Amino acid sequence: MAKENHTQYAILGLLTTECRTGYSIKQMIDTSLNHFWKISYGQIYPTLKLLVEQGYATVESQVQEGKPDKKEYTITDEGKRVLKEWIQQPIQQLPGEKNELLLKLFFSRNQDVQETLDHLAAYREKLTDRLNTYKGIQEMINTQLMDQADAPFWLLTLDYGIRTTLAAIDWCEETKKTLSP
Amino acid sequence: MAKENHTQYAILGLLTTECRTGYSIKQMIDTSLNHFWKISYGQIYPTLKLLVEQGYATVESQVQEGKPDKKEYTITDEGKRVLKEWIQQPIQQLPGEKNELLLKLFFSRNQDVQETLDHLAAYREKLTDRLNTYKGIQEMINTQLMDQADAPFWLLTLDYGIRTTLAAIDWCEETKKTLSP
DNA sequence: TGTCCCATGTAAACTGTTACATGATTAT
DNA sequence: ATAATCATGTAACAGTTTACATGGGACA
Repeated sequence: MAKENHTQYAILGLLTTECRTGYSIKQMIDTSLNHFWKISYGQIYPTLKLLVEQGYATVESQVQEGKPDKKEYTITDEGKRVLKEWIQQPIQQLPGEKNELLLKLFFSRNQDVQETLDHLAAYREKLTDRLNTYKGIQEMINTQLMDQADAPFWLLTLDYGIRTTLAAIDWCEETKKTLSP
Repeated sequence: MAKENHTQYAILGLLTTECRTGYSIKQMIDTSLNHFWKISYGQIYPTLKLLVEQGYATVESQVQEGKPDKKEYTITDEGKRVLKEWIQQPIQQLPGEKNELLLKLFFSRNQDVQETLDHLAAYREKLTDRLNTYKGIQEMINTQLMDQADAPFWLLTLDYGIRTTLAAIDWCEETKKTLSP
């Protein structure tokens, strides 16, 4: 497995949690990993297949009554080894975020101030929504999932999201003041 | 031009600044847009070609003595119109950053605490470097480029970078305390 | 009746990077 | 010498999203 393809490791990592099917992996990504890693079904299913081919996971088909068939994946010892190896690799680079608002703001000389302020207000609102989502997940982990061995680490990644989102909201307010006539 | 392809608009937008060649656009991106938008030559040159084909820019080849030929691009009125139209479009979604550190941290139950702390320290250092770069650019704009009409907006985007980076550095310190034995 | 949840998967399209190719000038 | 800066461009590859295809059960 290529050292650089983090998405494969992300899926392998999720197999160490309680996720065992493509569907539940997707759900976990959409809730808990959403603010720092997104993966679509188009990647998940082929990657699971690949992990099995490489011997990093095994599959078992479960025929369910009244529900569609389910494929349960289990990480192998070899899979655990390569996952750990990858986690230990130093981080190559800081995230290169693509931010549409900043891109537009960069060119906002070509636009009326009011329109820029509108963008800013809408962005602020989205950030607030996101913040509330994070706080909701935080609450949920604290009250329902603290027995999960991974929970403390999940809370740390959430805290990152909360802190940087708060900083972005502050920036929105300051920028509004700066631009207001 | 497709409404969604922001990279094309980024290049079109840069033609409204003093950038007129593929090379100088790349330089601008690597310095001033670096923290929220990255574009490689592999995109820049074909995109410039496309912009001309679509009538959003014009080219003029400049034969330079003692230097390689240069192609100077100029945005057209039609180009200005579509750029403005794009800037006014509401922002669809918040940035979906991919963060390798958070991904690894999420799975760090599978690793010794000391190794996680090492990752954290390295990350903190990278963030500090980035912060210093931002402050350097801020200083440079303030002292040398305040006559540029775009400068106030550039400073706002930089401020975003500085604030969120500071928040991330704070998080590193708090997380270190939390994880330390 | 319709929509959401469960559940899996593929193909085409799109986006973006990397490596390569060329070549002159200027500074160390 | 040799490295850096100026300057343009393409081809192959890698990564990712989107739309499509299928189909049962639960719930309103």
